[in-house]
Amino acid sequence: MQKNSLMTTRDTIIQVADHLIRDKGFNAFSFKDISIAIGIKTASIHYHFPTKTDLGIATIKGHIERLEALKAELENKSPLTKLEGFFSIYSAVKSENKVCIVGSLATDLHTVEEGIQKELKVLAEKILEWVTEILEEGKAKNAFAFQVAPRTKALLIITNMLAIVQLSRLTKADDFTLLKETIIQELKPKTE
Amino acid sequence: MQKNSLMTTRDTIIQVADHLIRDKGFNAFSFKDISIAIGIKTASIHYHFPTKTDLGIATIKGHIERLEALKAELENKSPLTKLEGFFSIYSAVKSENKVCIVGSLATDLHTVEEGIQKELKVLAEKILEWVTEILEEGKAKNAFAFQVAPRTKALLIITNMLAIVQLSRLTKADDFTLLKETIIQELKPKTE
DNA sequence: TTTCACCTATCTATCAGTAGGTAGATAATT
DNA sequence: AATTATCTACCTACTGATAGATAGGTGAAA
Repeated sequence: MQKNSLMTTRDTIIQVADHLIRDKGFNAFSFKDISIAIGIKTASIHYHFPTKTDLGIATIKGHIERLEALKAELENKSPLTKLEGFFSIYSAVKSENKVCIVGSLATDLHTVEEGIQKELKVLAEKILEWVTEILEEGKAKNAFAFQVAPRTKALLIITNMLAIVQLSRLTKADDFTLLKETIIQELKPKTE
Repeated sequence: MQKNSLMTTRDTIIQVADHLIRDKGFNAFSFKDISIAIGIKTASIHYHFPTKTDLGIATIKGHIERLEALKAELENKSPLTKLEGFFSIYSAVKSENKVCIVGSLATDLHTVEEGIQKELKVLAEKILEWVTEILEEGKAKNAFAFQVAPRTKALLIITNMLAIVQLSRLTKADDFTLLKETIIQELKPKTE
């Protein structure tokens, strides 16, 4: 997590904020933390983002953009590859022992301003829509088998991912991989 | 959430702290919030709990005690009743639009002192053990049917509950009930 | 007479945010 | 081409609010 010379200061601030939010939570990080991490004064951060809320919104928008990019990149791949692509987001999160931004900000929801709440709801909805689509396609193509509605199955899988990155901070880090593989295994159609 | 005249001040402080942690997160609540809620000065809270960490630990211990009490109360009941008892914890959480204390503190984990981290790990482990036991018993008695290891299935169910109280703050509040009922339905043995 | 459960008053640290200044790059005007 | 004006991306210095925590005092109960 270092400032790439090709990145603008603005993007570097967002990147550092993102890591801090997912490591410690929105209320536990300060402009000072970012200031130290990238070597500019806290007042200069306000030049790029007038308020902490503005920075929070920009951070979530960054996640939405990356999600859309990943979705587009996997558009012509198989449902399984798409699902594995979705899981790879959480694998990256877990490898840093951080948590998902949706989970982090959902617990802080009642302490942040409306702009952040609204943007977070957009992100959550997009994740849910995408996973639902993947499952629908997978079922239609007999790549996946499950009994409940695709949106319900998507909620089950997303909640598994969202919470295991949190819970495995307390139990065992390996539990993340265990769940990820179990979910994929259970989705496979039984060949009997 | 009012001070019951039968409760000690100490217990009232813990109760208010618990609600604040699960509503806003550990770093977003202050002694001032408790002070206002129960009508004593912030300095007086320090009489009962020298530090915020002490209060956090006591709050988690309260959850452990209530978990043990619930477990004991349901000891002779059916596996399904036990599982429904476990789910009732999250139903209560969701009815207040709050989140599970484990999820709340897991996201804040890297900002709290070791004492809180340790106590939280104890709570998480006890939850996991209990749900694993319920599932094992349910499988042995043919009340539940599932393919994976009981501990793995417990992780799947706990993560569903832990995250749906967070995620349904962003999607639909009804999604909580949807998942709860789906999980119970899927556990029932197929009678074909 | 000691303990309990509070109080007032205060401390230091940190927070997000603001005012106003500046060096250097870029654009506009002469 | 030379000069002038404006913009960008920072800076120093500061504010008011709030945080957790501490010292020392008080009245009532044991």
